[in-house]
Parts: sequence; C-alpha cells; structure tokens
Amino acid sequence: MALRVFNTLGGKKERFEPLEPGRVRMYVCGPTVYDACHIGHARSVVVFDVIARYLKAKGFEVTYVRNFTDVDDKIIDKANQLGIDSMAVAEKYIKEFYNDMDALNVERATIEPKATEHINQIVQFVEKLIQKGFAYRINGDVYYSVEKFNEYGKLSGRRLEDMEAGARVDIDERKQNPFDFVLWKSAKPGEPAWESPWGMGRPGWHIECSAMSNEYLGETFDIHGGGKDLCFPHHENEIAQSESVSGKLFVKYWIHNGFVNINQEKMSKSLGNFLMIKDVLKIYHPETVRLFLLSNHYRSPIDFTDKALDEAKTGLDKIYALLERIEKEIGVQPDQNIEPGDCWQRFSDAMDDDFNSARGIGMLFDTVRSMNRLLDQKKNHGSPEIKKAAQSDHSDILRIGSILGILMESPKVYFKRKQTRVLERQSIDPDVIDQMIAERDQARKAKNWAKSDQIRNQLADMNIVLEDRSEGTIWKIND
RNA sequence: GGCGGCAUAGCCAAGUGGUAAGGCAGCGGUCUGCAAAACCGCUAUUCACCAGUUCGAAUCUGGUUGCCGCCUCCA
Repeated sequence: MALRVFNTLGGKKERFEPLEPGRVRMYVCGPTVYDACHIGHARSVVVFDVIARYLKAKGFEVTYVRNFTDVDDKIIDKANQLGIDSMAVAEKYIKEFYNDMDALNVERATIEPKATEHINQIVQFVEKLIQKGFAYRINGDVYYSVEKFNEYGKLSGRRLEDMEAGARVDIDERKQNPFDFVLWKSAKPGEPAWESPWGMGRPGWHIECSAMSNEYLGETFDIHGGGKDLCFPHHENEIAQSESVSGKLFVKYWIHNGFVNINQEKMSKSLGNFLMIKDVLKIYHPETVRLFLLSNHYRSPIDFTDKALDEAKTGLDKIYALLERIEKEIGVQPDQNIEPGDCWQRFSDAMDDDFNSARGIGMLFDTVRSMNRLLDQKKNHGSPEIKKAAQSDHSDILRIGSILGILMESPKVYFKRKQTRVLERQSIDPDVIDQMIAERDQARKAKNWAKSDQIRNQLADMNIVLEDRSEGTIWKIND
C-alpha cells in the first residue's frame, strides 16, 4: 500500500512521493533551549521519531535534521536571571533535552545542528535576501518584507489584509508592515553577538531553520515538521525566506502535530500546569508515556490525565504479558530473521494512512487477543502450526514495537524492574513475599482455604496479586 | 474581527460514501477450592442537531448549537 500523508500545505492527504526515489529528507523544528522539556515537546519529538523510524522501515534512506535554537531572547533572559552566560544556559538545557529524550527512547536525528554554529550560513542567507530585495535594514537590524513575497500566508491560509484587522501585534513604526519579521538583530551590550555586515548582532528566530535546512537538505526537501503552533508565523516565515532566495518550492510535505492538554486545559504559564518530562518519568515507565502519546492520531489534541496514563500502562503490561507467555509456553525467542506477517501488515496499512499509530495500536491489541485465544487452547501447544503462528506474531509485535519505540525490554526484565521499583517504594522485601507464598502453598495443599485466602489478602494489601498457575504460583505487582 | 479544528457507547479512541476497529471500566460466562490472568458473550440499529445530495452518509453539501486552537513567545 502506498503511503499517504496529510500535508498542511493544501490541507489534504496526499500520496507520499519523495523528490528522490528511495530517499527522504526531513527537517523538524527542535526546541529553544531555555528551559526543561515538557510533555508537549515529548509528543512532537516522539511523533517525528516514529515517522522517521517508519520511513526507514519502509526502506527509505532517511536524512533527518532536528535543530537546537541556542540563541534567542528567552535564553538571554534566562541567563540574566541566573547570572550566567547564555551559552551555558543553552548547553545545560541541551543536556537536559538529551536526558529526557534518551529516557523516552528517542533515536538521534541524523544531524542535530545548532544555530550558533551556523552564523556564517545565516549571514549569507540574509545577505541574499537583501540583494534580492526581500529584506531591508534599519540601522543594525534587518527585516524581511512580507509584502514582497506574493505567496505569504499560503501555508497557514491567511492573508495579510485579514490579519491586520484584528491582530494584536506590537506596532513598530520602523517596520514597513507590522508582520515584517527580524532576520538579524543588533546586539545590546552584554548580549551574545557575532560580526555581520550590519554590525554585531544575532540571528532572528526564523532564519536559522532556512539556513540550516538549506545547508543539510538543499533548497527543496521532502518533509518539514513541528508543532501546530509553529505553522504561523514560524513556518510561514521560513517558506518566505527560503523561497525568496531559491525561487523554488521549499518543502513538499508539511506535517504538524497537535497539542497535549493537561486535564482538558492547555499547558500555559499562567495556569502553571506545565508537565515536565522528567517529572512524568518519575511516575510512569517511558514506554507507557510513548504508548499514551501514540494512542491518538498525531494531528488530534491529546489529553494528559492520570486515567489515560494508567490505561496505557495496563495496555503495555498486557502486551508484555503476551510476549512472556509466548516465550514461556512455546519457547519462542526474539528472532529478527522472521518475515513480516499479517499482524505487521495490518499495522503497516494503518501507518501508511497518514501515520495512524492509533489505528495501528488497535491492530496490535487485536493480535494480542487472538494469540492469547490460541494459547488458551492448551492441547495443541506442541503443534508446528501454533509454533509458527506464535513465532510470526511474536516477531511482528516486536517489529511494531521497534517503530513505536516500545517493547524494547525483555518481558522478564520489564516485569522484574517494575517489581523492584514498587517493592522499593513500599519497602517490601521480596523474600518475605516468597515466604508468604510458600506458607500459603502449604495451606493450600492441606486444603486450608481460610488460611490460604488470608495470606492472599495480606499480599493484596501490599499490592501483590497472585496467579495460581499449573506450574506454580506466581505474583505480580500492582503499581 | 480573521483563519482553522473538533463533536462517535460510562470514559478514551479509530473510522472521509457501502452499513460502527481497538483500549479502559462494568455485567454475565468458561477456567479455578475460591481468586487472579486469559478467553467468550453482552454494553452505540447508531455517530451533537436540522435540512439536502445519493440506491446507500458517522463519512459529501448547506445551516444551527457547543467546545477548542491559532492570529503574541510557545511542541
């Protein structure tokens, strides 16, 4: 099946055909590093991580560029607040970004450029814009003139005339149009600054993406992504800058992800409800967070609630439990040489439809249920048919996991770690549990159900759930 | 004021013309000493409302209502 993607430019799903067959070049706007990453960053980064993984799985050679904005007013403000150098602020939060994203099992992009390491390219880009008459100087500042670009507004579907009516824009009398934006900003004393034909200064926000994408992906490339909020003005401005210089189409497919709400509310400074990734990860397994983030279509808003996260956790446990069951009962081990089967095919069909991970996850649970059903019919466990089916599903589930970035641990390790975590939190000694289970076993053998149930209830109060299986009693933890 | 999105069972959610995926919760059943887990069955004759197009619409068109986002830094 052919891959289809929703293109913000044009507003509809289109068949995906990269400029160069077999190769995909994509650029995703990374963070401005002035603070820790919140769950909204996580969504964007995870969504595009999955898109890149899926494209690779489909056989494309993917060049993925994700930048860091490491010079910016907000970074400077933060530096002043902390009384440290702005580069130190950027460094600190880049480090935190990697900590968070590594924890979330996000793969590194092919190239992760920083604005401050591309000042030459940026200056040259601005010079070209001035030469071509799209930009003008006011003392040490350089502005882009939106009226010079006929197609300004084509991405976000706005027209300059419409916006002026009610826009809440600071009127800067020096600008030719209120929507003109800064390409190069002159430095005040103490601010980070680089030399330029217009004096010491720093790049405006939008220009770095035009300059760096051009540097690594060329004048025209396949996919440009980011959060929905970047559509205007950031991406609109990137198009204006890049297409003014090249005279060519900048990006073929624009992909924008929706927001994360917290209990139905937008995250905002005033509500003080920013959820930081590192805090979320103190409570939830990274794979739980990923499964949650991918359980809605990437373009829809998603609501972060404890209930939703608990459901994701239950779902993840269920998948791991099946993997463990297959491995134990059928003796199947992970094997990457097994050909993709029906399960993968259904998942892949869902992903081909605008990266519909939500539907794909539905397909995954379908497989989990049917495999459990098959395994419930105990009598045939030795049969070659069951073994083959189990092997195929097992391998497909792991393959799907490798796209979603989940199921990376062996089930044994996953459940063990979970136990350790919860037991430590509750300060329970696992030996005590084993002792109690042994004691209960004795009682059961003596058919002393009262005592047996009493022990089980005691354990239940410690969040320990028993399962009496034919091969013996096992215990699981409720976290 | 301008632009855009959304409205599907108790909750979450997929579904863009062919007769409602999946998850969670609940109830009943199989299994079990009883449970747990797993599985099976039940839970939307119906997709905010009204009108229209069509042999046929949750899906298309027009309108109404409600919610949300963007237009200012924002993933």
